[in-house]
Amino acid sequence: MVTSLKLLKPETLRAQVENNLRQAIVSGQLKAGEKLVERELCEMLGVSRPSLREALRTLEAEKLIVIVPHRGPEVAAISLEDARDLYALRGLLESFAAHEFTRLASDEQVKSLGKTVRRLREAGQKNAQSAVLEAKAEFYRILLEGSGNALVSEILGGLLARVSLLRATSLMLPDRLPRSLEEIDALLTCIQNRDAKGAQEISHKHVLNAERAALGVFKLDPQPNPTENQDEPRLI
Amino acid sequence: MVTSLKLLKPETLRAQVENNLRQAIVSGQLKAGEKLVERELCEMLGVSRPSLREALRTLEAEKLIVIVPHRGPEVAAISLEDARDLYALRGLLESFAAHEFTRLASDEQVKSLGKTVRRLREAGQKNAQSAVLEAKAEFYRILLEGSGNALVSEILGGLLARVSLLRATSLMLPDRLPRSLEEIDALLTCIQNRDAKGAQEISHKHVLNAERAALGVFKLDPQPNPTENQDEPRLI
DNA sequence: ATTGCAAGATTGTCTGACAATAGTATGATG
DNA sequence: CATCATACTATTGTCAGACAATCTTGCAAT
Repeated sequence: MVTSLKLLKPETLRAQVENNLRQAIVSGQLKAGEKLVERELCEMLGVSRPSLREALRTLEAEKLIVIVPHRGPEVAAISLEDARDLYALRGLLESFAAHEFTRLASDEQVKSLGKTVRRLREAGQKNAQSAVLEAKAEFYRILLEGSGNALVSEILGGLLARVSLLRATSLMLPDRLPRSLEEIDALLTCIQNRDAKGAQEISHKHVLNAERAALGVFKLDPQPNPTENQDEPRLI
Repeated sequence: MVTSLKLLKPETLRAQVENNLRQAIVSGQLKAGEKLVERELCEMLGVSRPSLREALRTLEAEKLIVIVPHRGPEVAAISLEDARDLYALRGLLESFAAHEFTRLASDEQVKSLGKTVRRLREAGQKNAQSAVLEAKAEFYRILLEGSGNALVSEILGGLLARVSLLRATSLMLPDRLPRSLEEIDALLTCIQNRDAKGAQEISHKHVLNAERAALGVFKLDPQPNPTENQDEPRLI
């Protein structure tokens, strides 16, 4: 039996570090705001400082971490304004992608999307968290792939990674899941009918609803907002 | 006379390298497709390899350079599809920014924009290349600042940097400049009338026209496209 | 002309070191 | 006791040098 991981993934070491850290961040293993110390990370990952630092620079450019000179890196935290901007842009791009997918995707791709939606629905009804996330990732993969604009995929992918930073403050989908599934169903119907405008609209609304659900948590959250002074009493 | 560059910009050394290279790329000093050799860059910039490599990783993440493992970095080149994707996204974002600016900008910001447009027009009539570029940069700065979405600014800024990679193949604006100025004038009028929808539309058309002007050059360009085999005769 | 191989060049990575800066603890003072 | 200044420590920023892995190139042989 030939099972050589290295041969299957001839990635450079630095890239592996990058992927490990990115995964750790978007999965919430490294929490937003957490301080990262180079030497600790080196030990954990078993690499030298130069390799680690290169990986950190990449993640910094992706806005997943913030590096303040002479103070070191920490996992990026998202302020309320950031989150609003993020969802506004996501709504714009995601609805564009939906529009273009409806217009351009092959029948096979549409069918494939339908299959994934079914999987998503089943996982949702069973409340299988990880299965839901997996299916949702697949859903996006197909949608973006079929939208015919690699650049939008790239940017939107980065945005979704950043959105996952919010999960640190909001566990998301408590009871929003059923409604989310309904919306995705409606979106799929539009796509199958090749109604691009409709798909765009639904997709946009979908993001707006997700935003409301995610940003609701902010009001209860004692996270200090540096740009807003704390003079006024909080509404807790 | 006190002229200490270092004190005025207490940037970290790596950041300076980053800025230098970025500037060299977007200004066309380093041409698209050009191969970059680490040791040469180190000598030119007077820094060590680790610092340089960190800077390169950042630029790679910004898609201004491409680094193939074991083959080294080179200035990114833009394919026809890339350019189309780029302009599609730029149209989407720029028109969004125009819409939001019209909706949200203060009267002062609108006035400031008007002043910059006037400067732009004068520079254009005198055919003062660098003055045009400068005024255009200022125009975008004001527009993005006033659109109230820092994230869109960030992304669109990155896109504009990438668009400048096209100037390697197209010198842009030979006779397009007058029409471009007309469009910007029309945009300004919409903004002053607080007609958000109109501003969005004009802005979108503006980008589409810019795309046509820029992509026209592609058809004459003998740049080989790796993803498209060259079997079929070219339309020269 | 094509293939195969060897030499050279370049990148990927590590180690170790040192200066500069930020954070922290200590002590002095009112 | 609280506050401020100082010294110390930890961490980052940067460098030099080294070596293995890999790519490219030129040459030789078929």
